[in-house]
Amino acid sequence: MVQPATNVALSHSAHDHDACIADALSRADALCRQQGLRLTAIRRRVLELIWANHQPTKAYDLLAQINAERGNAAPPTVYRALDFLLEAGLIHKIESQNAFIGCAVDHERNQPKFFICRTCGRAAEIQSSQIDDVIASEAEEAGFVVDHQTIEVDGLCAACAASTKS
Amino acid sequence: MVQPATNVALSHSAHDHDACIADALSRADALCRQQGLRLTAIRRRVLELIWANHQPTKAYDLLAQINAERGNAAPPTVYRALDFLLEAGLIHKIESQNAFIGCAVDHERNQPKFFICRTCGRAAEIQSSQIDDVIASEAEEAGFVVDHQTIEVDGLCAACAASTKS
DNA sequence: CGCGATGGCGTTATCATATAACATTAAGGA
DNA sequence: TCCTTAATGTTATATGATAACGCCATCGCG
Repeated sequence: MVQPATNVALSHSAHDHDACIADALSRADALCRQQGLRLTAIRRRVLELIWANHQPTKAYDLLAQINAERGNAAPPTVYRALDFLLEAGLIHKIESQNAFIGCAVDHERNQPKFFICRTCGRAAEIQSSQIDDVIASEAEEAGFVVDHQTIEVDGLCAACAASTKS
Repeated sequence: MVQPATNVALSHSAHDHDACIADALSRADALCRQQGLRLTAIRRRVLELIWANHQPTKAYDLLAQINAERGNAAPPTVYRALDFLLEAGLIHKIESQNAFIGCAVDHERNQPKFFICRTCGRAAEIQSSQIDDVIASEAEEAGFVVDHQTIEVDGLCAACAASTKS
């Protein structure tokens, strides 16, 4: 399930992809410096690959990409990096796909949530706190203490819906 | 990861567990009859085991339970039954656990959503349409066409929160 | 500066989750 | 009855994740 290399080129809204990756990395550098975390070479490279793929990316695809450049990584290498990045809040796991994606959002008052397009495969992280509010009030009512949320909405993104419609 | 046999006994709110299973099965029978679906012996047994376990249940645990009684099932046997039951809407998959749980709810106007207790392991399916409404309006705004939702809220259920508090 | 503790990584093995592919059997309609 | 189709059996394998152990780099401390 390696993503075709052309996916980046298929980007719906043209954006400066290199800059977007660089930006994510510099945010990661800053966050780790600030928190006393060590963004080692492998961790940084895994994060970079995730951003470069621009889609939810599977652990074994990352492993293959790492091995293409260094040739000697085993699954724990990648999973440990992923665990670190998850812990640091730099990436999220898309549970419905067993895949990982860079975090694009500030989560001080929001839990991660995604709109995932079944056609182009992109996962857009959305920031609405409305959803969190409603869940919080439902939970309150049930006496349930919320710890973590998994919210993944599958469907068709605007661009893909438009090009399907014709 | 086989669940201990005592879990059923640990049920928070005492309820007639046998009746609850029987009820689920008769609803399944009715639905399949009505829709022209075949609830075969294996499919029915898998559904029954899922209800009997009373918690999100893993495919390989079901396989072990099946094999304990018939001794000759391989993974596809269970996965095919699960696929059928998912398709029919008789069970849901808890993505964050790779586990399956009986559907307790009418989904005409709701997508499945769960409160999952990290202490007792129970997953309560909740029926609020508020959450769906908010997601629908967020999606609308983004031009995203919703197909399916995965909503899993982890935390502490009321009973476990109470007994932890002390 | 050197030393020791800790955390990160390499390596091997294995467990856990899920599906492909093809053979066989059972159910239901013509 | 026979034929078609759907369901199941069976074998093999793909895919996702972790356990366990040893080595080595980094960093705080004397």
